Amino acid sequence: MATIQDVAREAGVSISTVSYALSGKRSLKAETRERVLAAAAALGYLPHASARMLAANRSHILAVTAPLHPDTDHSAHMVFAMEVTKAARLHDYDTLLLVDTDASEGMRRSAGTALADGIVVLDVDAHDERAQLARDIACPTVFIGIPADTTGLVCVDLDFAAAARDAIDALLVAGRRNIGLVSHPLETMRRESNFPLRFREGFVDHAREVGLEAPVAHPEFHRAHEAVAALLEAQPDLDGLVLNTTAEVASSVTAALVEHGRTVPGDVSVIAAGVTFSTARFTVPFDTIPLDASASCSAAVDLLARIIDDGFVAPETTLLPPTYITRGSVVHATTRPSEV
Amino acid sequence: MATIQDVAREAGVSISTVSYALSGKRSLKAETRERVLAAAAALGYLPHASARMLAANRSHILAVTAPLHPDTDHSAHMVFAMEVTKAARLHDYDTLLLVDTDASEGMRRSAGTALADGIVVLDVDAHDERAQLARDIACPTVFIGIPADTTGLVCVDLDFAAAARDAIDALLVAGRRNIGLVSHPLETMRRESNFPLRFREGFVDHAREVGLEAPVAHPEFHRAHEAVAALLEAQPDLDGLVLNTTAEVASSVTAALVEHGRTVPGDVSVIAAGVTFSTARFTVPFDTIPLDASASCSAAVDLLARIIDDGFVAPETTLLPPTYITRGSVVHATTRPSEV
DNA sequence: GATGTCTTTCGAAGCGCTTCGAAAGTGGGG
DNA sequence: CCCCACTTTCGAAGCGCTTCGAAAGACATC
Repeated sequence: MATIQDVAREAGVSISTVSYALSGKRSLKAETRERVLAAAAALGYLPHASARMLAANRSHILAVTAPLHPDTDHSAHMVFAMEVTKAARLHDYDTLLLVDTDASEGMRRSAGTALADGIVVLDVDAHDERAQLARDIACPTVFIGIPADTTGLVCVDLDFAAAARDAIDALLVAGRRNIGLVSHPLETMRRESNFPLRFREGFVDHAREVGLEAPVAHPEFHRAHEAVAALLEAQPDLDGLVLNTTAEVASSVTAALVEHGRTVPGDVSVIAAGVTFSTARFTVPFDTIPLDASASCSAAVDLLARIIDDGFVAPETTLLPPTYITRGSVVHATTRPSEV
Repeated sequence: MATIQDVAREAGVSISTVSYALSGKRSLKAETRERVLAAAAALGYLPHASARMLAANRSHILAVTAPLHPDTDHSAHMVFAMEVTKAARLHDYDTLLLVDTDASEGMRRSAGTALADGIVVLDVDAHDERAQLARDIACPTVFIGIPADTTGLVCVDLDFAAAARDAIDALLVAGRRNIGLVSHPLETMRRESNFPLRFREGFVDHAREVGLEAPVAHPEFHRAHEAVAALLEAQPDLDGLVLNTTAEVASSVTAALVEHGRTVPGDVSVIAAGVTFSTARFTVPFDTIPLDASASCSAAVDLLARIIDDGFVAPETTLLPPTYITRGSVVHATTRPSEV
C-alpha cells in the first residue's frame, strides 16, 4: 500500500503538501496540486484509514444500532439499515452494524473507543434503554423513532399522528364516516414499539375530534380475516379502513373484506398509512401514506452529520410531514358500485 | 476519554506495562497486572480504536458487502448481515455494512484504506464482479455463495446440490416417484444468483440418475397457483414436490394444490429445501432442509478469522452438509388418505 | 565475587496521517 | 535597494497505541 510518503516522493513535495493537496484545507499553487493528484492517482494512493482517524480525531464511521425483538420485521429493518448506510455515504461516512444484544453494549463500545463519530438508533421503543445510554455517552446520537422521554436527545420520525389524521380526513372527504383501524399485534404494542402507539393515538384522538366512533383491531400475524370480522362486528356499516399493520395482514385485507361481502374500494375504501411496504402489487393497490425509510434515514443522517461536523444543536424532535400517494382504493361513497 | 497514559499514571507503571497487562502478550507479575486492571476499570478506560488500529495494523473490522438487486429478498439479506455481525463479534470484530452501488467500490475502499481486516461477500452471483475484485485486492475475503470461477477465492455455502438430492431421496423413500420442483423466478435465474442454479442442477441431475422425469417450474413473485398448474400439466400423477422458492410462493403452495384437488401430504408430499424461511406457521408445515444463515455465516466468519489471525490457507470451497427437519409434510405413498 | 539465567519492567521507535507555525520565495511601494 | 505583505511550501510535533530491545533486579552456579 502506497503511503503519503510515497506520494510526496513521487510528486517531489513534502508530505504536508500532499495532505493539503488532497484535503484542500490550504491553498496551493494549482500546478503543485495537480502534480500531487497525478502522483496519488499513479500510485493508486488511498489514505490509511486508522492513521487518518487518529490524526484527525474523526473516524468517518457511524454506528447503527438495530436490536432484534421477536416481532422485528427483518425486511423493514434491513431497509432502514441500508438507507442509513446510503445516506451516510453521501456525507462520506461508513456504517458499523450493531445488532442483537450488542445494540447497547456496542453503542457504548463504539462511542468509548472513538470508533464511531456518531450513532443512529433504529427500532426505538417508548422506554428504550438506549435513550439513557445516549445521554450518558458523549457521542452525537440520532434516534429514528421517538421514545417517551426525549429530554436531551435528537429524534427524527414520520409524524404518525398526522398520518393518522390525514388518513381519516381523506376518508371523510370521500364521504366515509364509519372508519376502522387495523393496527399491529398487541405484542408489538405491549413492547411499546413507539410508532404503532403514536399512530393509534393519533387515529383515536382525531376520530373523537371529528365525532367518529372508530374501532381498532390488533390482529396477530397473518390474521387479517379475524381483524376484519372484529371491525365489522363493531361497525357493521364499515365504509372506510385505515391500515397501520404488517405487510402480511394488509395483503390479505381485500380478500377478507370480499369474503364478508364487501367490495374494495366501493363498499369499503382503504388507506395504508405509516407502512414501509408498497401496496402496488396488491389485488387492489391501496392509497398509501408511506413511512418512507429513505426520507427518515436521510433526515436523520443529515442531522447527525451537521451535529458532528458543525456542532449544530438540533431540536429534540423532528417530525417529518406525511405525504399521500393515490392508488385508487378510496372512492367517494356516492359512487359505490354496490349501491347500483 | 481516559488514555493509556492515564492508566499508567494511576497504576504507577509505564504505558508499555499497561499495554501488556491488557493484551496479555507478555507475562507480568500478577500483582502488577491486577493493579493495572484495577486502574483501567476505575478510569473506565477503553483503548482508542484508531490508535490501536494504527499501531497494531489491525482494525478488528470486517466489511460485509450486500448489493441490492431488484429481486433481492430484504428479509433474508438482513438475516445474513446480522448473522455475520453476530459471528464476527465472537471473534472481536465489528462489521461495516456496504450496500447498494457501494458493494464493490466500498470493498475496494475498505481494503485499500486498511479500514477492514477482512471482507464477507453476500448474495453472490455466478459471474459476480466481486470475485475478480477479491483477487485483485490484498485483503482476506470469504464468499457466502459460490461464483462460477472460484480460482483463488474462499467460498462457503450450503451444499445445495446435496440438499436437492436429499429432498428427492426423502420423497423416494416415501414411495414418491412423480416429483416436481418449484424453483425461483426466471429473472433470478437469469441474473445467475448462484444457489437456485446449483439447486436446480442438483435436482435435475439426481432425478436423471435415479430415472425420474422431474419437471421444474419457475413462478414469478406470488404465482404459486400457476406453478402448481404447470407441474400438474407436465406430471398429472405428481405425488412429490420440492420447493426451492420464495416464502410467498411456498406459503401458497398448499392452497394451490388443494384447489387442484390434491391433499398435502397424502396426495402430494412436500419438502422445502435450501430456503431461509420457516414453514412452521404454514397451514401444513413442510419438512425442511434449511439454508441456515447462522450456520453459513458462522462458518464463513470462523474461516475468515483464521485466515486473518493465523494466515490459514483455506480451501476454495467449503460446502456445508444439509440437515433434514421433519414436520410431517412427507408421508408414505401407501398411506394416502385420498386412495381410501 | 564474577558470570549467567530468569523474571519483570521500562524507554523509545514508529504506525501514517493532520495541522500549526514558520521559512522561503515573490513582487509592489516607498 | 529595502521593507512589508502575500503566496507557497516545508518541518516537526503529536494523535494513542503496540512492540522490540534492553535495563534492572533476583538468584543460583561456578
